[in-house]
Amino acid sequence: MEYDFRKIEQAWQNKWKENKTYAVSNESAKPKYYVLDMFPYPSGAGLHVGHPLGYIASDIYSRYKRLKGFNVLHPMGFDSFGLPAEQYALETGQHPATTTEKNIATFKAQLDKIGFCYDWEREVRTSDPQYYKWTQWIFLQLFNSYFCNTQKKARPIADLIKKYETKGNKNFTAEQWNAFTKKEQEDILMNRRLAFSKYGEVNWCEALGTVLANDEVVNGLSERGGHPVEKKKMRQWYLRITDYADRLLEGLETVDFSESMKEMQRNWIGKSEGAEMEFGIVKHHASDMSGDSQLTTHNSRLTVYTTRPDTIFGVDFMVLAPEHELVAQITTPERKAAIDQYLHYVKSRSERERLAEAKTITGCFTGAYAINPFDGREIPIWIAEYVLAGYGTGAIMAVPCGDQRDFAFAKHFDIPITNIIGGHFNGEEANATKDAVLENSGFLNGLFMKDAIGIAVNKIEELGIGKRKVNYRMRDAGFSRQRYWGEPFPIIWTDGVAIPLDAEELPLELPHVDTYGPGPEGEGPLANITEWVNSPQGRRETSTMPGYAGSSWYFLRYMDPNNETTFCDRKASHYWNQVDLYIGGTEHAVGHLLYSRMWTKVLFDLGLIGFEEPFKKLLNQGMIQGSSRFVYRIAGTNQFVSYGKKHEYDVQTLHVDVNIVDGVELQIDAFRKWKPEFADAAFIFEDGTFSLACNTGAIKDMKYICGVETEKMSKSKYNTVNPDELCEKYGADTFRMYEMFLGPVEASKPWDTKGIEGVHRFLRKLWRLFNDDLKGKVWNEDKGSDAELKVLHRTIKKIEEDTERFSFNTAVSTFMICVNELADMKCHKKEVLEKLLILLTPYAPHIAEDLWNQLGNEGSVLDAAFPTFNPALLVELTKEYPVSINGKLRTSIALALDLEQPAVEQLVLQNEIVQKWLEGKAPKKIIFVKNKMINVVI
RNA sequence: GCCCAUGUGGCGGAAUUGGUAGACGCAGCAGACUCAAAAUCUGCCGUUCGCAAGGGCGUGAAGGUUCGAUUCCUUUCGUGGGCACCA
Repeated sequence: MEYDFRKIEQAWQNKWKENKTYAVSNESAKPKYYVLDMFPYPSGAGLHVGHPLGYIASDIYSRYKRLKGFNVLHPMGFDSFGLPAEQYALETGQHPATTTEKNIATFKAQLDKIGFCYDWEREVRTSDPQYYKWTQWIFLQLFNSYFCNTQKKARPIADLIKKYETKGNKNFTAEQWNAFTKKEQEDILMNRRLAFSKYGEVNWCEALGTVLANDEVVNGLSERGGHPVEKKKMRQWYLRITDYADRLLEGLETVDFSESMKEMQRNWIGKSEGAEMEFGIVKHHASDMSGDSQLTTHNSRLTVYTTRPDTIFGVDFMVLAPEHELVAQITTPERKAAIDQYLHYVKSRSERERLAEAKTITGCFTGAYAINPFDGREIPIWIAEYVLAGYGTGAIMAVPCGDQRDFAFAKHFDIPITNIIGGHFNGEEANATKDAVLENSGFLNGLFMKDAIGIAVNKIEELGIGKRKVNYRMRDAGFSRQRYWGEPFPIIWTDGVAIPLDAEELPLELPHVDTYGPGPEGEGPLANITEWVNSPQGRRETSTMPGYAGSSWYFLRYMDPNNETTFCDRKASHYWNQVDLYIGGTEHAVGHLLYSRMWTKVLFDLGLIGFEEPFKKLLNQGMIQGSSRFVYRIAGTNQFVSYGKKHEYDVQTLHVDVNIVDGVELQIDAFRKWKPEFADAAFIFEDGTFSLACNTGAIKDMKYICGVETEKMSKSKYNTVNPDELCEKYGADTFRMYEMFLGPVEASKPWDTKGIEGVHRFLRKLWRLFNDDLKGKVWNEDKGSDAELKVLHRTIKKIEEDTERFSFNTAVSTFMICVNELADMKCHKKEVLEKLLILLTPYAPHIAEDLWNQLGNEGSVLDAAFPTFNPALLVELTKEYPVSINGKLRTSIALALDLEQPAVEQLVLQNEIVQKWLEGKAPKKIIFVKNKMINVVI
């Protein structure tokens, strides 16, 4: 009986479905374990071999945990709202719901072929009204909450209203509040809501007709499509994620994410601690006769933000952002023309140019001076575009000896530089050290900069000219998209006030539209449907929520997917709790992961769930790149020259389908069939021989070698490999194990189908331990020998360790070694093989189930218990040998003889170098280790 | 520029805590079986000296710590990723 993987896999996949083998219950006495994949966006292109990498890893781990006695939740769903479906609708007129439905069906069929253990009963789709009903509901929770700065948590906005009604706040009394109009009250509340609306500068992309989030903009271009992006003022919804900045940072300490992932999030949040301080401003007016200048003190004060208040005596100039409100007030008449010219120049420059020419130094002196409060020095105030209006106070104090940008600016405009760090400053470049001893620094002289920071801030606070201040780089998250295919906002605008829908009115379903094109004045397509927009209560919000809305909480819905009365029953979320293992790519490091962490914290604050970090452990799978193949066509001909000979000709390099290349050797016939234009292609082979167009035979020994390059996997580069085809050709089990065998899950690597044969051979070899191709069944019920049990238990130990540490590639190797050894020993014993099958189940579930049943077992191997490793079988003996050391007799040497490596023995010694064994067996080499351990080679 | 990874045969990679470097697989070479092919099996497979036994050198490079370093430290180079006027 041969290994007929097609039959086996089909049969078992059907059986799993019929028996609901993977159904998961919320009621179980077992401990729980929650394994989650980042759910996919169901694109029209289907899966390529890169997608399943993480899914296979999570599937292996889920099955492993189930064998280990856990009740495992391992669901799958679809992030089905999003731009591509809408772009496609725009082009073809097909409703996104239709194409999405179709794409999901394709994805599910592809996923099922690989044999994943998903409980499809728990599937979620973000575009399903029964799902987005709760996305809208959570949005309303955000809308109806504020961040309490004393308790550092979200609270119902009703609490805040009550406080205003009874106590007022620092800006108004309770009486004043109660006298405000509804609109005035709502405007004040809007400033506190966690989901709020305001006019803001947004990233407007003309080409896409929509607003993009910061992380969707790369270098001034849209991430998708690479269209130019500009600033535009619009009423937008935002999430007040900045209020959670500190807790998002603190939470990172409690989760098991990779260091680089945490670093990326910290970087994005960009917390910096420093001080805000005020400076007085003076203007000099050229006087008419004496030539002396006349001094005017200005009323306004200049507030700057700095992280280095210790460098206050090194401030040689101030820089305001060109947009800074003080610019107009402080500019002297003499400088007005120059400043206006500079402002005009800045305005003419797009975001892109500013970023592209970041190194170019520009700026303009305002004519005004700030006064250093400690030594009374007059400090010229400049404006320059390198200072950003949106960060800190939009104004900085420049310390050229300590900051490279300030240094470059000072050099460029010939501003004299004060050195406050003595020998640490070489006059050639700035030195941002904190270790220098301060000089020329008044009351800070002689102090280490590190110590001076605190002392300076204290002094500043004492004098009432500034205070400690923490700044964040992160901005509140834009939450509106001028798009159709997203969740509609459950909001109606009445007299400029946003009125939320009642929970009973949810879901607010997406209405049908005739066109997916943008609405008037930058609004989304929904604005075109007047009958929908104009409800009796007022005008509906026409923008929709961004892609990350639905994905910010989907892990909760899996726990209780069909609940119609709440987003997730408290009992279910209490049972399943945090996601124990979350697997996905690094591309969501700052977007999805930050948003879902925030939502979780809000839901926790409001008492709706019992934990505030969604993901306990995050495992980042690497990207699988494509390995492209190239052929070289001699320009103007239909002749192709092999890689080694291409330099002798003038050639065009063409991508060739990687699937018709064996390693690097082109399959000539397949190539001729690939595209009609190549049907009569002629070849010059690697050895220089030549093949005529018509000659397809007799080229056995002549090889056409292709060029190779690693690129992103994409259809247009003909380097995609379809998992369906591999499953068809080698089987899902081979495919799964090969993907794992390729290397560590976390590593990015190019796909290469070549090695898959090796894994396939291994599974066939395994099969032959049970069945002979001719004789049929060969397994027997004999007792396993010591040697065989030793092989088995070494494998148990290794597989358990490898799986626990997600080292799936070495686990596959372990299986290969085990099967090779058992085959060498001609071991066909049920006692040994049965255990091996249990170990193998997570990796190759189909063949394991089949052989398990062949051994006479009923039901699924998943319900078997993971075998226990018996250490006694590995360590054969522990004895004490007397040993002669430097001629003297020593005893008490414990010898742990590990039969895995009979040539090597590890010893634990008490003293110096061992020379000889007393019992005549002289070791070849003895390596002594500090009173501890040595290696002995016999 | 800053931050984080990472560098091992022809290739993917292993070496888990500082202890036989190159497991396992691919490719390659030689052989067995076969009329032949496929399948399967056996041996070789970092480099160098040697008939061999055996030795020298080898984990990007240079130093250091250690009895011992792919592993730890310093410097440096290459590759990949993230951030990029954030004061």
